[in-house]
Amino acid sequence: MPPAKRADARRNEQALLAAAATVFAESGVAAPVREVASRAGVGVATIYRHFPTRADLVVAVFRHQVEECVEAVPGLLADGPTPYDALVRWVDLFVDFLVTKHGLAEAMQGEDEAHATLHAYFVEQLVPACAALLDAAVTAGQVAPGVRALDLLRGIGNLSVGDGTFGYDARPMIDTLVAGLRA
Amino acid sequence: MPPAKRADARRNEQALLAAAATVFAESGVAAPVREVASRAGVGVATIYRHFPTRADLVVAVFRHQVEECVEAVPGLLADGPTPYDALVRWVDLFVDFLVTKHGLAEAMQGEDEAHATLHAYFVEQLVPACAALLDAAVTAGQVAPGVRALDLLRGIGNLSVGDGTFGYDARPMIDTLVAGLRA
DNA sequence: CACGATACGGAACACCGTTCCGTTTAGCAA
DNA sequence: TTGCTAAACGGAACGGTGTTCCGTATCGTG
Repeated sequence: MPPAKRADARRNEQALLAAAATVFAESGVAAPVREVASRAGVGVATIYRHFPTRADLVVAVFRHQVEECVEAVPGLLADGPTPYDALVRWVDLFVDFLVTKHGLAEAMQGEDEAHATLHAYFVEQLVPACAALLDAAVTAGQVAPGVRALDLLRGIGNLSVGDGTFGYDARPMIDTLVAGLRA
Repeated sequence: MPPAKRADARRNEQALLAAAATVFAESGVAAPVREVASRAGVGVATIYRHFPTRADLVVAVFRHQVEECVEAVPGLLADGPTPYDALVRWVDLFVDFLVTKHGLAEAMQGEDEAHATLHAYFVEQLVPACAALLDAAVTAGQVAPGVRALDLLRGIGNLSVGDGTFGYDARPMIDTLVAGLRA
């Protein structure tokens, strides 16, 4: 096992996470790296030392909320009158998360290598969660089979992009998409 | 009325349109400005002289195809067995257009000022076309009222983003969205 | 053919993510 | 306490964008 990190390194990592959370909330997830660095009172290199790529920083900032989404699934399936209701409520949860983090949906669907880590993390965590809900609804005969959780998740993410800009309202379209799943 | 443009200016404008069409097809709509300029054999400033912003260039390159989408509407409404069928086929047309122009959907939904012109042009041209189909389907009782053409159009554009990347397939989700419109 | 307005090309600027390198500092051992 | 070394740091530097500026070349006309 590698030696423990130095105290100042641990301190800076925490400062960076806090600063990134603030800056992301104020200026969006696409905020310049330099802004996060100066907010945390460190140099830019320190960011890259702790988070090899910008995606790793984003993942670290939002990890807790993603995990909440994943962990909400069993409860929803147990509480919801039907699996489809559980799916609908889970989608609401996910969309709330996406649209309140300005620019997160955009970052998730970036195609370049830099965003691949971010995309991979979201897929890894959320696809199984979404698949569980989808499978339950299909088994219950409420949703037509053949829809892949990956496509649904990505579709919801895509529909959330640009919510509120140019008069676009993502929610009705997401509701329509989910309605279209019905058997 | 302003004096006519010089011959070399007209020539360069055509060369730029041709070069941009080629480069956009090869490297996507987000290709560097310098690449278009060098392909056309002109300096970068010449691009900005003819097309004040990148969006103007993109609009100029795709204007014909957008117009084709708009002009297809009456024929589809006349031919289709039902208004809903016409809507489905029009969406197919639109999606074909979007996914074959790599990066166009991404560019359409950009939030910054630079893309505003591009977004405005698409909305201006396509919202009325989409609304005509939507209204006809609603009147025929095939589609539930209350869906705005703007939201539907933007939703389809968003769902088209990243088609084919990371295993995402946009078509099933667009089909699902359109299915969700049904009354 | 000469001249002025028009248009041009490429350097220059501002901003981005990322990397490099000389300097500082934490933690430990004497 | 002091000295040493590896870990960590900050900011300059690099490569890449979009956009603007300015001295130069060209077109079209009198």
